[in-house]
Amino acid sequence: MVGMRDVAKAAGVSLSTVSLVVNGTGYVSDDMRERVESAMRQLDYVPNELARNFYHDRTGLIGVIVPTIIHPFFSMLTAALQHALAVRGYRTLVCSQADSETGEAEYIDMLQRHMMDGIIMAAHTSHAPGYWTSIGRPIVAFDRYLGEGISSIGSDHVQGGQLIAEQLIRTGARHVVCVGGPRRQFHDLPGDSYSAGSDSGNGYQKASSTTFPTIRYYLTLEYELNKAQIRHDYVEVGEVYDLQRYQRMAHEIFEHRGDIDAIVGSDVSAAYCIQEALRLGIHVPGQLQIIAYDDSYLAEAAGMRITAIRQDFTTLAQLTSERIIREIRGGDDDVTRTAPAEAGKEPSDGSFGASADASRGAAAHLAGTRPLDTVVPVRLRVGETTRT
Amino acid sequence: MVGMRDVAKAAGVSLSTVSLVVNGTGYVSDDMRERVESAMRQLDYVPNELARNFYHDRTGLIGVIVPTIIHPFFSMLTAALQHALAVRGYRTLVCSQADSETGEAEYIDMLQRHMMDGIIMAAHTSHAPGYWTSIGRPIVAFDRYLGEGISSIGSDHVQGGQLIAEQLIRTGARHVVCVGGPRRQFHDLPGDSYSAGSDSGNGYQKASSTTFPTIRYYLTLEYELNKAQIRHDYVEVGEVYDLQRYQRMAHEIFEHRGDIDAIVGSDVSAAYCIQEALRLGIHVPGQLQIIAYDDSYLAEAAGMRITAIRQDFTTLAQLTSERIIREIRGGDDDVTRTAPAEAGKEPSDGSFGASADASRGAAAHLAGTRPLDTVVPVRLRVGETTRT
DNA sequence: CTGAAAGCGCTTACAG
DNA sequence: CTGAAAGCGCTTACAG
Repeated sequence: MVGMRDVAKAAGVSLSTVSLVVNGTGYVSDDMRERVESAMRQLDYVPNELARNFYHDRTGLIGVIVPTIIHPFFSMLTAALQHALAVRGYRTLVCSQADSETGEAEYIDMLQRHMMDGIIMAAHTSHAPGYWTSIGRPIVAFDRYLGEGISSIGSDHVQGGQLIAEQLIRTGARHVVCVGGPRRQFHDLPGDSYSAGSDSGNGYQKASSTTFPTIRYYLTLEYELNKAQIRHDYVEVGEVYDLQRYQRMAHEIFEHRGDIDAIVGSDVSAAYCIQEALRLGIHVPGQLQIIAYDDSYLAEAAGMRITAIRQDFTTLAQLTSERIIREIRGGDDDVTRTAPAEAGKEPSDGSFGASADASRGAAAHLAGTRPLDTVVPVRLRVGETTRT
Repeated sequence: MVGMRDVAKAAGVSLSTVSLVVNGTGYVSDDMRERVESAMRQLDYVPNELARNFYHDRTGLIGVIVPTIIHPFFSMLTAALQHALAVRGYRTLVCSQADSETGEAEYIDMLQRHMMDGIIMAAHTSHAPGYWTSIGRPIVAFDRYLGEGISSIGSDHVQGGQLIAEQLIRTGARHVVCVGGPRRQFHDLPGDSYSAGSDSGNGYQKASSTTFPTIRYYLTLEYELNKAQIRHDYVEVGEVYDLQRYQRMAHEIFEHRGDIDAIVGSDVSAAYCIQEALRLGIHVPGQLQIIAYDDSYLAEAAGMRITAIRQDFTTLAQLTSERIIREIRGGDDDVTRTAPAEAGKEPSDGSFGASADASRGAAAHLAGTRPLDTVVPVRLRVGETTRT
């Protein structure tokens, strides 16, 4: 391998001169530069980034932890993040939870070992918030709460819930099924406790604090449906890894709940529900409306173009990238981190492209759920699966 | 940052002893080990992988170049590769062509600069094969031919074409439309020329050699359909980046070719065609059969469960990973590379899970197309979009 | 503006 | 079995 030393020798200059030329830092006389450059060309010299990174104690790598890259929501998120990070000079390491035996711990370990500069955490975690806070290296949470001092960014789920509720109420829905993750995921984790909330009135124990902000969309939707006296059920599907379970879920919904006239769920759920409805000859949207929550490309490619809450991947990725890079640049201390929000009190700062989530957060039905630091507006994209 | 030096000092031993303990290499007395380990614990020492990698001149990173990670085929491929690489101790760098201004050159540059140990190339390239051969660092081609000395792995497209042909012929198809990439992509690139092939008999200029082995599936399918005297057309869609174009394509197919009774294309194409057929009230599979080529999860989640050629992602990823790692371990010279296949002559070696692609390659309709070094069998998974 | 020297944190022959 | 020393390829104060 040809190194700087060889170039220096060939050009008859010192190591530092070569370095200056390569990096374009400081002044080098044209003559010197010319000599060095021609030597580089002659020797086919390529700087070894590994050495440079070693010196600077950086890798230029940011890990993105997702449950699995196969799920369309996460594949779009990862793509958007990858793009936003690339624009800012960082490369993306795919960290699929499905491929780590020890769960996210493995990736945190890599972070500690300086195999990457920071981590964007977009997967579910079984660790208590205290764990994340104690890591002391750059971490940003995507759409979840990871503990004090760790920034969190995501869509405005309260707005999402409201948009869906409006659509359903306006079109006269009578019995809505919400499909989502295990409800208990939304709840308290050990080591994280704030003032306890009361019963949600739906038979679900509402947690005092949650690591999973998505719950705010269900809670909002349910709150609005209750107000409008529209019946609603919640159906759990398993983890996102197992796409086949969605299919079974769709089958069971129609088997056991013949009288429903609206389904709300992730775009994967929605796609399978459409397939099943078509199979059963149920008319969509005449007899049944379907609304997808994520709006990945799957919402477009399913049996019909699905009406969907469009999460703004571009903005989300942009804000998340900027945030993690700020943490990396800022060093390891908490200087750049957002001040931890106090329990029950909504932070009034964290608002980039922030919508009114924060102000609305005070509503009673959201009591005890934790708003994200930074929240990005969503919008309803109308497809073929809802009535006007 | 606490380093080995600190640990050594705290434990009252030398640097090398600490290194031995950390790496578990060589003999260290229990007493010493104990002292070092307790010091490590006390100081919360975490080895700096960056330094270690620097010394060993490796990154542990393998770049996977795909057009875009959003396309279900590539998201499944990437996930499978990521898994297979992780199992073997390597991490995956997403290299999305869509996010590189300079195309793959940017990633090759990173490879040269030792920012990754190797590259798996699964995207289309505009470079002549000579370019790839000259790079002199570990590269493996997925489903394309990149020039002499560069291993290529992919599915057995000849078998794929035959399976589809059999299905269509058996069920009495009369007019088949194949949807695929720009046909001219399949053809010769500058700097790569072998004995010229003749006209395919379909009005398409058949190239003497191709960088895009997928053509073998179209050629085989068309050959078989010709033999059975079944009419067939080829419809081009644009690049895979633009998923919206698939929708337009589907629309146009039905608009202009009312009498078709079978469509063959990637699962994205197939999904959109189903959507359009449902919209138009065309009965699938009664009036129209649809067969997808990739069989990503989209084939399951589309309007109907699509009959599809299942590419064996697990095996493909396994073989590709093993191959690239072998190149990396073997060093930079050609020792570990497969011998370049001579023009017109089929290699008889490269067969891991290889099917009969190679032997079939001699068939006249494939003349001039280039078989992959290693080929993995496919199978037809029957869904709801074909007749029995 | 250019060069000699020290150092990034670790590993590895090489003496003891 | 343990320690002192050199070195991986580059960068960066620091003298000239």
